[in-house]
Amino acid sequence: MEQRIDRIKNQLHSKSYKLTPQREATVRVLLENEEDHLSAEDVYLLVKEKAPEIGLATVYRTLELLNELEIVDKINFGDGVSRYDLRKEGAAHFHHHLVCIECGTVDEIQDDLLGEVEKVVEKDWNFKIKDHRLTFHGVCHRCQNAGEESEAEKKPKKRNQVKVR
Amino acid sequence: MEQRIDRIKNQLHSKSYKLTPQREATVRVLLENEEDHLSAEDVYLLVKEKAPEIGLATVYRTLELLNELEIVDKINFGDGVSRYDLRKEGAAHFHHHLVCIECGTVDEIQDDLLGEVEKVVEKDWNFKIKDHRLTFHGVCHRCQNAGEESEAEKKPKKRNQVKVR
DNA sequence: ATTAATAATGATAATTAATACCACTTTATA
DNA sequence: TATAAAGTGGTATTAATTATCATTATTAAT
Ligand SMILES: [Zn+2]
Ligand SMILES: [Zn+2]
Ligand SMILES: [Zn+2]
Ligand SMILES: [Zn+2]
Repeated sequence: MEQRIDRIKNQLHSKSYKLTPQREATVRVLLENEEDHLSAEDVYLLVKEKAPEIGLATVYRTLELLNELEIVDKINFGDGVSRYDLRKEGAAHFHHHLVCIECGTVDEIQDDLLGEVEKVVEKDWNFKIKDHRLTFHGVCHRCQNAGEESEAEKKPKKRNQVKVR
Repeated sequence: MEQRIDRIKNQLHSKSYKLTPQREATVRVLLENEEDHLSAEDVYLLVKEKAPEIGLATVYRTLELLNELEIVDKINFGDGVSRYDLRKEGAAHFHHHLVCIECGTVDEIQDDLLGEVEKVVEKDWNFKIKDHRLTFHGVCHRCQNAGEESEAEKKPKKRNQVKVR
């Protein structure tokens, strides 16, 4: 945690930005809720618990800054608000999302599923890919198993529960 | 065009909705701009040219209705507005998008690039996929070739220019 | 055909996420 | 210290979307 903050501080410094107390508090909230997909408002409320004097505008500015520095990714799941997702350190690509249309849960897929697809896009469309967004909407394993809790083989191989809102 | 409208009319009727003049005018605008990615405001302005009495609320309601009936897909490219994309008739999946970070153009990929990926997601994550969104952000073929217009091999195999905004 | 119930519309108010603005404070530089 | 630059907080503003409501059009019943 502290090392992670130090590295983020260095990333800011390398671009001549400072890790002010407000920015550090915001980063800490993001780190402490790494599995979530928080809106700016969500972040604001959480940061206020520790740094009550912080302003909403500062939170927006900080999130925008972290996005520019590629420390967070901004993503929109179609519910009208932008959400901020800490980019995993060392991840070569932005992870993917599974949004459950029944319970609203968002699970993450860290695996690189798009390697082959990206080759095709770069070659056939002559498009130089810088980033991507891949989201599946459907029914999560929990909602499929509503009622029949047992059956071990229906459990997913990997999971990582996350809530939208 | 007329046949397409008839089929949409039938889709509405099958769910007990009527194809009112306002709804028809809205659908016509979508059909006439099938390659574009119009916002509700964009649609409103275009519909007004033919049906000046239409209200913005009606356009929003119609787009929402068409979305429910899966005649249009709502998509957000991260610029703060929802855009409405006519679903291609007979298409098994929602098409994909290439958003150019230099010129803002949005190209479409109609090919099914996610067949294998979806198999993996359904199996390994036990997630029942109903829909997907795949968008690549990067530099389009036009912006890459800025200056060196010739070189035929740099042209993409398929293209389908579309403008955001 | 007349009437009653229902559906749809248009104008506008309300909501809400995000940004703009500006006076004030903190930090860096000369 | 003086001066400039960067950052902040409160609030006003913007802009997309939704809610409200009186009016109009359509359908069903009598
Ligand atoms: Zn995520
Ligand atoms: Zn679920
Ligand atoms: Zn499209
Ligand atoms: Zn371009």
